[in-house]
Amino acid sequence: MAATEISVLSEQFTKIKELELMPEKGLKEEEKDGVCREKDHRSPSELEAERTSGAFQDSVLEEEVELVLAPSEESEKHILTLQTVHFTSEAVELQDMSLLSIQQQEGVQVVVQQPGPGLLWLEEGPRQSLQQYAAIGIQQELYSLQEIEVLQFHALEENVMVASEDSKLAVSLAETAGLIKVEEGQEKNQLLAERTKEQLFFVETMSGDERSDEIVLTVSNSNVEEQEDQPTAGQADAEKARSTKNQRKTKGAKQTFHCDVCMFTSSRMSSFNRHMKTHTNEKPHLCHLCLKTFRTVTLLRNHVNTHTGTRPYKCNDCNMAFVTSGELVRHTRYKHTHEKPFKCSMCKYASVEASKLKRHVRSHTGERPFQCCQCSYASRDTYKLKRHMRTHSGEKPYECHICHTRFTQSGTMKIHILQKHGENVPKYQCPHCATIIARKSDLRVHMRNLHAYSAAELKCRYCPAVFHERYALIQHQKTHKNEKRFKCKHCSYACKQERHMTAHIRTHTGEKPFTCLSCNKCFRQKQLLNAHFRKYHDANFVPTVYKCSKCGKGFSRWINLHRHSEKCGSGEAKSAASGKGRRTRKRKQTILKEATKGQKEAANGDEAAAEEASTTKGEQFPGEMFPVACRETTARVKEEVDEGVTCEMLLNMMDK
DNA sequence: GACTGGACCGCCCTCTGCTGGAGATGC
DNA sequence: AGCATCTCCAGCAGAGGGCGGTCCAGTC
Repeated sequence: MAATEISVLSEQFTKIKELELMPEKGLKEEEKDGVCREKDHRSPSELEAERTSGAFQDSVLEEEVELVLAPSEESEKHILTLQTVHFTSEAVELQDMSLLSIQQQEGVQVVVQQPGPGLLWLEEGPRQSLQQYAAIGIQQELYSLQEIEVLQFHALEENVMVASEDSKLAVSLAETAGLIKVEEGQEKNQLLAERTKEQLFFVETMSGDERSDEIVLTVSNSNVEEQEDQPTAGQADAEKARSTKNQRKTKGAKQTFHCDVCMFTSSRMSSFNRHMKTHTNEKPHLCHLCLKTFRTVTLLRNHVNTHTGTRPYKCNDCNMAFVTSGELVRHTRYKHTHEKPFKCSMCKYASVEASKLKRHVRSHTGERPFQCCQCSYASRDTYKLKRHMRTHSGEKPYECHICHTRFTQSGTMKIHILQKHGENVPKYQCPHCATIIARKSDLRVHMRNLHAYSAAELKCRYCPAVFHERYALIQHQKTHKNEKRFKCKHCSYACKQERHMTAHIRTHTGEKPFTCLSCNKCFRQKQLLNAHFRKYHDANFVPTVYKCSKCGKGFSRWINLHRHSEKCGSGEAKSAASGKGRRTRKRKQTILKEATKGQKEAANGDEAAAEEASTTKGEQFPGEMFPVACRETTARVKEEVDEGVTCEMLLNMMDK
């Protein structure tokens, strides 16, 4: 019989990387020792991406592997057909499973390194009994059943001498209830294979009906506490593994040692024995500084070096030094050679470390394995979950050393210090306008709000112009700001507001739509009617009187008192006129507006309105109380106001 | 047994970008 | 005065780089 040479499952990236560099090897290796092998030579990143993107899943689900075994010594022909079937995720929690292998111990050895057409090993072993085993060792990383959910295959043999009489192998990993079910018509029909701690499954073949061509594989749990014929995990497994039963000699001269706990094999006894120690808890080497124990002296020495700060591996290109050579190699790749062996098959990303590629691939697949226990958030790596948890705890570990404001993230604090306490604070100038914004992200918002193309037409409020950019619309509308858009058809009067024009038109039409209900007197504007009503018909109305401190004369309006005081020499209201206080200014503005309003009416020829307006605040003043100079001033005021001159400016004019 | 290097997990950091509240400003 | 809009700002998440440390298998 051919020598056993089963690919070790754990040699993942190393081997695959080599293959990746040698694509010419092809998928199908030449048969060795009478064994036909097919390997998938895709790189790990390709495998990862393919499985997670669904393409791999498709291939798994659609393809049926049919392998024709190379003739053995007896020139027998074996055909194995693999089929895949969906497992419901709740049925079998196999999210972490990545590597599937089946080892049928007695009859045919099958190692499926990946559920697909490319990775199948068949190997004939010594026939011992009808009871046959297959083990499905499922390891992490390559086979996420969260998405793929594969597991059914039928192994068909034709004329398999070693496996019994012309039998067919059928392995059915049924999807129901998280169990893997044996095919019908068997003496035993075990429902086993729940997920184990080691994620290891045994598939036990049972002899089928003698008349049947099928040999049925029962998949059972490797959690041997549930298996009478299997020792418990850990120490017991190791003891079993050490048994000579596991150190079988194949037909060739070469001896291969198989671990029954995992898929490890080695041609060297020393390696095998060392490996078996990994299945025990034996850690005889104690660190006297922290009492931590290690399996080997090398591990202990590296650990002690972390205590002592001893870093024997120094970088030739910089002054960094490391405890282990592996760290130095990684550092060199990161900092100096920039070699990135782990390439994403879905984008241009490449990384120095496999774990980084694995993390990156999640950004394609959307996988979020780290679930927050307090909300629905789930992250793609542990750090983000940890950072997220601060939103629940309220923790703010970062403090500004200047103002002691605390922040949840260091980056936020950094921006804060830069913007609040920095000297040469960077600003971001909008490329489309003069706006300068403190933060780049806010500039982006600005661009989006003001400069983004709008498919819908943005219409000007004042004219028919339309725009597709908000900023252009705003700029355009500003051109209308001081525009006297409303022009009188009967005279040269123009104004900015429609309501002003409406009132003005009445000076031409003579219309007076506001009638006093008490005396039937009519007015062109509502406010004139209101003033009239207050003055003549409201008993509670108390007019404000501005009295001259020198002569005692009263005025209904401050502005009139002001003018009077200039003649009288009392200086009344002068201080107020020149006052800078906010309330004083506001009062002056109010008064001035009233005066302006009344004088506007006068300028428009409405003497009645002017009279009303001029007397709203106090005792009645005859029209002649407005001196010519004042009339001229008010006429000028009217024009100035329409021209946008501020009340402050008008007050200054009045003061002069 | 020692050395070596790959694999893996974990931690921390930076950069980036989006979001929504607050206050300022304009209409 | 009220509303709409804009900028400032902190909060928060996505993505990725780099290193510390441990474990393990191949090799000498």
